[in-house]
Amino acid sequence: MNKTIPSRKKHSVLPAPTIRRFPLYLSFLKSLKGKENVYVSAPDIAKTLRIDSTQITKDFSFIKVAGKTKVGYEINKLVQNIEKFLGYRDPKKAFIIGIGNLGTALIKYNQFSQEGLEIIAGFDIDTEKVGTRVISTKIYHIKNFKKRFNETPVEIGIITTPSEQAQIIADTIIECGIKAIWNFSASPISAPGTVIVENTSIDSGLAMIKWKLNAGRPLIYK
Amino acid sequence: MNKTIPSRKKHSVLPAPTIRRFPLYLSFLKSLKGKENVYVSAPDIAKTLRIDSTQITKDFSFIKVAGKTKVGYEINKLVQNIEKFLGYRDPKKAFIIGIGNLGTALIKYNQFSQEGLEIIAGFDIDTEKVGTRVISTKIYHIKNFKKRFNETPVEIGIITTPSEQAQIIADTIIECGIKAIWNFSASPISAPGTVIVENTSIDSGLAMIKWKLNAGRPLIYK
DNA sequence: AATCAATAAAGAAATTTTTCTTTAAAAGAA
DNA sequence: TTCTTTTAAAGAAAAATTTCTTTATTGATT
Ligand SMILES: NC(=O)c1ccc[n+]([C@@H]2O[C@H](COP(=O)([O-])OP(=O)(O)OC[C@H]3O[C@@H](n4cnc5c(N)ncnc54)[C@H](O)[C@@H]3O)[C@@H](O)[C@H]2O)c1
Ligand SMILES: NC(=O)c1ccc[n+]([C@@H]2O[C@H](COP(=O)([O-])OP(=O)(O)OC[C@H]3O[C@@H](n4cnc5c(N)ncnc54)[C@H](O)[C@@H]3O)[C@@H](O)[C@H]2O)c1
Repeated sequence: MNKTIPSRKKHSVLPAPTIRRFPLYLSFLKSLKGKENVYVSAPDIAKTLRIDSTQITKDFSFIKVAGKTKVGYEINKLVQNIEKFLGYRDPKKAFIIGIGNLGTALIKYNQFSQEGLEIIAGFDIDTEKVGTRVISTKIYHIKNFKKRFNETPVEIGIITTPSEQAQIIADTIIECGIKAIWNFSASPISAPGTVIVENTSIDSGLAMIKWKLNAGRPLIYK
Repeated sequence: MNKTIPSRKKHSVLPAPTIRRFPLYLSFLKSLKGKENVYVSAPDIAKTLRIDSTQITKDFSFIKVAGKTKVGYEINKLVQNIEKFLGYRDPKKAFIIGIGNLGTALIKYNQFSQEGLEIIAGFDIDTEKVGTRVISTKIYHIKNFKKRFNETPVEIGIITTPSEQAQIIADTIIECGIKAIWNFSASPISAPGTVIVENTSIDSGLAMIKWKLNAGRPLIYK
């Protein structure tokens, strides 16, 4: 007896895959700008994006945008709703730690500001980098993270240090009170349940490609 | 009548999420190097990676590596097997198109060579970039792609151009005979079923973080 | 006006993936 | 030795996600 109650706390009503698809829809919808069409149908989107059309209508239904039978969805309204959902007009501030190849690329990526992400400072351990700027973003020494954080609290910490440092950095910034961590290192980091963690593993993408390339010619293990 | 046969062609015996987890395991296992332990148990890995331990044993069973009851898995053997599975000793050549912020970062990423990916040339439309090198990688004009490809065929094409160009580039390199496309642009690209496509959407990661940050305070749509 | 065709929407079914449960093995302790 | 505990492994169950099916609406066509 004392069986656990079968229904557990759902993290959300929205499937995570749905959330991850929204930026893709948005990108496609924006590519339709300039075209004369006012409406776009789910089957049309499905064709280019290679996503099942009923999946698309389902995803759209989550953000309460209704389509018109025989016509489709109003492009502008769809764009507006998705942007609203993704919080494009609700900017979040971020610090980025590790100003190497990837860190620099992320700071320079000019799309983030339109997506509601503001990288307001960078941190590194390399004294050659400390004091410089990437575009307009100042780079500070990692030892000054806490001080800077207290002066200007941010919600998101982006980690682009080598994998070996990622967990230590994470622990440090969690202690400072960061709310969310976007980790690009190959090592997934662990954090208390109260901290939001998103691991973006580029290497996982490579693993997938290489596996597909070799599929049909299975490797033998011994 | 004439109902479709219920069982459809399975793409593989390995779940895609499993494949994507292997690089994470590998990263964790390598962080154990230098430690005196020879074995590591699934519950131990589970603790740091926050992945269910039975999931881990299942994933490992796919690559035919057996653990020892009460002891765990031999770290070295595990590393070897995963690397073998991921084809680290089976390098694939790649061209990268779009030598901007991200393209440059990818070329400079020194881990890829150890993971069995060789980016042997870059392509751009910007004449300022054509003729330069990123580290030792030569940058050619995109119009010379076919020529270069015929001279030195590669299996993978990495797309890091702006989203608007991604599909056109994809069409071009597919026509040349590329086998797999790794697309980093925000627009998922479509390709014939014979071409392997992996869309790595960094923006999807941001969408997830921002949504989680706002969860509990649901946005109202009107 | 009647019919046809395309589509959204809702729900059912199938599939995939994760989590839970049970079993057995084996190391270490008593 | 015997008992306890930890763990892998296999299978069952549950949960999540995708795909299929049906229905109804509506614009276009005859
Ligand atoms: N560059 C890529 O394309 C790419 C691809 C896949 C994964 N990654 C991952 O992204 C991360 C960064 O890769 P990269 O190529 O930009 O590496 P990089 O070596 O170019 O940059 C790492 C930066 O972190 C800094 N750093 C090191 N320790 C630090 C610390 N304790 N505090 C603050 N800063 C510190 C270094 O000084 C350096 O500037 C790595 O974990 C890598 O695995 C990168
Ligand atoms: N930089 C990032 O951190 C980041 C983050 C998320 C997504 N992305 C995506 O990655 C892609 C690249 O981003 P970026 O910041 O490196 O952009 P970027 O503007 O720095 O680089 C794009 C490069 O592509 C080249 N290019 C344009 N059209 C071309 C064509 N037809 N043929 C060949 N080359 C062409 C440009 O000359 C430029 O060098 C974009 O699609 C972007 O959405 C980048």
